[in-house]
Amino acid sequence: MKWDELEEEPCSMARTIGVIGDRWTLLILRECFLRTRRFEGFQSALGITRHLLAERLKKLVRQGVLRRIPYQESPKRHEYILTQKGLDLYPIMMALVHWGDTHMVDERGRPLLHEHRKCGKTFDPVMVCSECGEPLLAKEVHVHPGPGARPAPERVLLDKKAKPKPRRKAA
Amino acid sequence: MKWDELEEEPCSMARTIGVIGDRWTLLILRECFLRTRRFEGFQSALGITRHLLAERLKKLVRQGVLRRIPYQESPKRHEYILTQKGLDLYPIMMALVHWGDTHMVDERGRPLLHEHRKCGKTFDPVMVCSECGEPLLAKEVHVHPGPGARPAPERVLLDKKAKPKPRRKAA
DNA sequence: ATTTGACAGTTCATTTTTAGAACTGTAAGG
DNA sequence: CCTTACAGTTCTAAAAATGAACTGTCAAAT
Repeated sequence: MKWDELEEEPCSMARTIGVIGDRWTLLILRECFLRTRRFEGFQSALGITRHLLAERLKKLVRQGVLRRIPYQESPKRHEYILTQKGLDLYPIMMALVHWGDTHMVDERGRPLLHEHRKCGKTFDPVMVCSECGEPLLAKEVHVHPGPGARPAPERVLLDKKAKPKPRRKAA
Repeated sequence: MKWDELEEEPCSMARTIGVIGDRWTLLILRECFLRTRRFEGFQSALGITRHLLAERLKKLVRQGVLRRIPYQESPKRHEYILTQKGLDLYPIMMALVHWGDTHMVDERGRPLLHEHRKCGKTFDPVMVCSECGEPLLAKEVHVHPGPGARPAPERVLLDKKAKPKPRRKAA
């Protein structure tokens, strides 16, 4: 499967993965949320090759996750700023951090703590139901096809079963 | 940067990305949450090459995200089941789906709807503060170093600024 | 007036990953 | 026996990432 096919899939998760589902893109986005805005900033913070960085930034701009805004004329220079679409990735970032905090820390403890300005406390992010406010558990959620589903409802991604797929040589 | 270096970073997000931060791993995990358990199931659902599938499953087992459990003797066959560590990835999955639902749907609407068994309603996942229950906004969260931080607190990942890094040839 | 350095990329050769397809092996079913 | 299901492994070709150097504009320092 190629990257762009992913974005065509009738599955919101596959489409999201098509946009941000690779390690460098995710790390670049982390930097964005840590207020990095410029090419050199990303490069030195991450150690990513400039080649890839340029490519990933271009893609994020194309996807509307970042906006490229001039911050000086001559030589023309730009900053990369999160759009609303980009800011909306925040729950994903927090979910990633929280899983790492829970399952990937060493004896020293968490590398970062998060403080919620509203209540002033160090917190963990919790995923709740928009309707009843209860924390979400996988077991308590049922999935069913929505208006954008494809005909066969049980298969949301590629259905390679449709292919003849001879598994031993026919000769 | 190599994959395994990522897991050593003093950053929970980097460590998480080291485990699940590639497109196929994420899609495999989606299948797990959709109750796929067997090699052929993953392969035909995703169209992933068997080679990569085998490798990714092995890695997920090694990381403790999946458990490989025999479901028949002779020939010995195994299923891949989410561990608690794996189940804890659920908020990440939901966050990915929700972003796609918000920003990547076409005119037809969402491919899937989620129903919360507890309240019986179709819902969206919302990230809230564990302390006050308010929805989290990036602007309202402040980050500061925790016990597992490295000396220089403002740089959480690789600090390539330390290198001499001559940018034009010295000759 | 020339050199140096910051910044934001681009180019290119090498290495690593991934894709695609076929092959192995066990066992059941017709 | 022959075919099929299942769970991999092996191999080659194609695609992507790495590493390092190169381009170009301009400001400040020498």
